[in-house]
Amino acid sequence: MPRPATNLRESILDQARRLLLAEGYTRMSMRRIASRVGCTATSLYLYFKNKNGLFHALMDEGMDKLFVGLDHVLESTDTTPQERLRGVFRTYLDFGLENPEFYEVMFLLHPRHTRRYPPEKYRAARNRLERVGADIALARGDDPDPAEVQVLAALAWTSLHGTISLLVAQRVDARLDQETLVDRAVEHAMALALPPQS
Amino acid sequence: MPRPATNLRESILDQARRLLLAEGYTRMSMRRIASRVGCTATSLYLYFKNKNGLFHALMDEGMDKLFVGLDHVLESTDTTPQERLRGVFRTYLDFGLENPEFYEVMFLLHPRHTRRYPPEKYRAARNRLERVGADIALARGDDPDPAEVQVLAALAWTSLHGTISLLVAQRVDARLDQETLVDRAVEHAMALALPPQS
DNA sequence: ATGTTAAGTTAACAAGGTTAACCTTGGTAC
DNA sequence: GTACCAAGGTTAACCTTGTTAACTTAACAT
Repeated sequence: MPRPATNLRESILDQARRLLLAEGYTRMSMRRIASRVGCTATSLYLYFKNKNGLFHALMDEGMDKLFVGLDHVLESTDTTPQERLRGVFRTYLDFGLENPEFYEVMFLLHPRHTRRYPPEKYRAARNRLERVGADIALARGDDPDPAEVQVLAALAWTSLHGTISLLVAQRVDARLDQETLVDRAVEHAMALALPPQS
Repeated sequence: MPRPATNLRESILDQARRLLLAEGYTRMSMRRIASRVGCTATSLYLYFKNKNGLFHALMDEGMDKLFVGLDHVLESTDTTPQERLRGVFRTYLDFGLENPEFYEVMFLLHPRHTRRYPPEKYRAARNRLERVGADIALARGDDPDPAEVQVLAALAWTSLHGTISLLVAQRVDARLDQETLVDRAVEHAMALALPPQS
């Protein structure tokens, strides 16, 4: 039945997102998406270059969602640098834990598995990291050697990323309270923003 | 040509390992392994239950290699807790960075992708983490509340894991010096073993 | 010679991504 | 009103996966 055009693209994205979140990248197959949408697999190729293209569209969504949350904190002016840092750290952790499948494909997967996400999109991420670095420098109050600031921001990131990663991959001892670990991870990252010890 | 039995199992493991390290899990296909070994794909099933079984055999190798390195440091007696901690942290980082594909499948991948690795194997890993916790407690010198020690060890792990993970996934800004980041990651983890501030 | 079994192979299936070729409707030009 | 044409699909097919069932062949024991 040609010519329905009931915004098929959106339906595809909807069902693809559901499958991705529920069952992961490999089980999000073109045929299964199509079946749920109510069309054939080849139709997906009318709207997306291939499975990777479709996936990148979903990744854009995830990035946007994350950035909106981060920017909301970073751009608040009636806050101290410490408050902003704590806020972005927690926002980042929450995003990863609440959208594990998105997080996984955005930051966890080797570029080998899903073809490389356009580097310019990662520039936007790097930009947020620089703003985190700026707040770290503010919080520490010492001279901001740019290279050192970059390292500190990266360290904060690796710390949060590691926490999300191990929790998402279910590698961490189940007896360990997840909330405690998350709280402490924030504090451990915050330690990077402490004024350098005498 | 039946009955060669030239230790086919070892040849399979060799070629599988090469493919895994060079091209990743999905591109390590049964047929490609077989082709390099010089047999048919179905022969692999004589030695391994399926692709996942073959993969788990490789994973055992990786685990052993990592544990040998960690134990070498953990069991040294002529060292301080601080020295041992710094040693295990660096050993762990080096292992991850030198065997990225192994590390990826061992700790990075969601159990969804490769069928679950036997939990008892992870018990061995947890055991090492407990010994790290013990050294952290020693280094801090304060009363060792077991739950707190577990959290501290987990935090150290997440921190190192995050560093490896982002470097392996090539997510970190290329302009940032990798060695510096690794060194600082060790120090950041070591901060967890500092005596609690007054 | 006769089994028996270990160690392979061939052929096939289902599921995956992807492409080429084909319909089928709706609107426009004359 | 008829001819065209392109948007929006579909069908059929190809190739690569993991995996299984059925068959073959070589070596050894009796």
